[in-house]
Amino acid sequence: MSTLSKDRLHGTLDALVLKTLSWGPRHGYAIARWLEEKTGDAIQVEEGSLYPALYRMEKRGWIEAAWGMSEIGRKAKIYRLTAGGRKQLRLETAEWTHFASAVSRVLKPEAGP
Amino acid sequence: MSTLSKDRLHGTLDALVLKTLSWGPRHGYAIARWLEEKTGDAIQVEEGSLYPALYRMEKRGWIEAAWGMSEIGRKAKIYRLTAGGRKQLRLETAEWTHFASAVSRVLKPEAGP
DNA sequence: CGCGATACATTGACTCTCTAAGTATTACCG
DNA sequence: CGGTAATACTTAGAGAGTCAATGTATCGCG
Repeated sequence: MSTLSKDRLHGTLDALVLKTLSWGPRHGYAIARWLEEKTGDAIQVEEGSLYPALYRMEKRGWIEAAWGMSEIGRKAKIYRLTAGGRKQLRLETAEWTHFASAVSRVLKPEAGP
Repeated sequence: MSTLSKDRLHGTLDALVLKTLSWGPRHGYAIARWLEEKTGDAIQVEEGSLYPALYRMEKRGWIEAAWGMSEIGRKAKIYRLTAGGRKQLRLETAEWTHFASAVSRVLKPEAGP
């Protein structure tokens, strides 16, 4: 109920996850931790966003899952990038860059009308 | 029904509109045109997103509206930024910058794990 | 040993903002 | 005239987040 400006992840999470997986397979929990650590919590990944995101990306064929073990020996679902996922990552990265630079251009302090 | 290139505006539109209005009052239609022109269509503002956005920002006190005339003499609803809107703009700009730089850091080509 | 904490996954209810697409009005132009 | 552009509004709908609860398994500790 507080529209805290949090929805920022919208439309970006997929690319972030794909990129994380591009360094090698990982389980969901680890993906979230890695993103948070890597960005000093600038990006917070709720589990309620992450897991649904993983499902839909799996359904779209961008990633594949298999049960396995986490580093510390617990049951975990390990995801890895597919070729399609790699392609999607390139696409979304390009789109993000394009879009973000447009937004920055508009928002930057000077930028007369 | 189609993962077209995207919901990317999500969570960003408000800041873009506020910034546009920071150059002086404008009517909705003009805000949309200006953003599109300024960004070479990298940012496309659907009217179905824009007008609701204007309403909610007015309700939140970030902008104020008054009926007036467009430059070419047509009836138009002219919006202008309030003090609260200016503050919100600063806030959202800061948040965007912070978030965008985190995303870029993750997405950039090298960026080892 | 028993229990709380941590790692990990799943799910549901809810909300918000966006897209798509259609309607309405008025002015100008050929 | 009639069409097109400028301007505003609306509704229907989906997608993707958030929050928060739930379920296990394992581990470490008092």
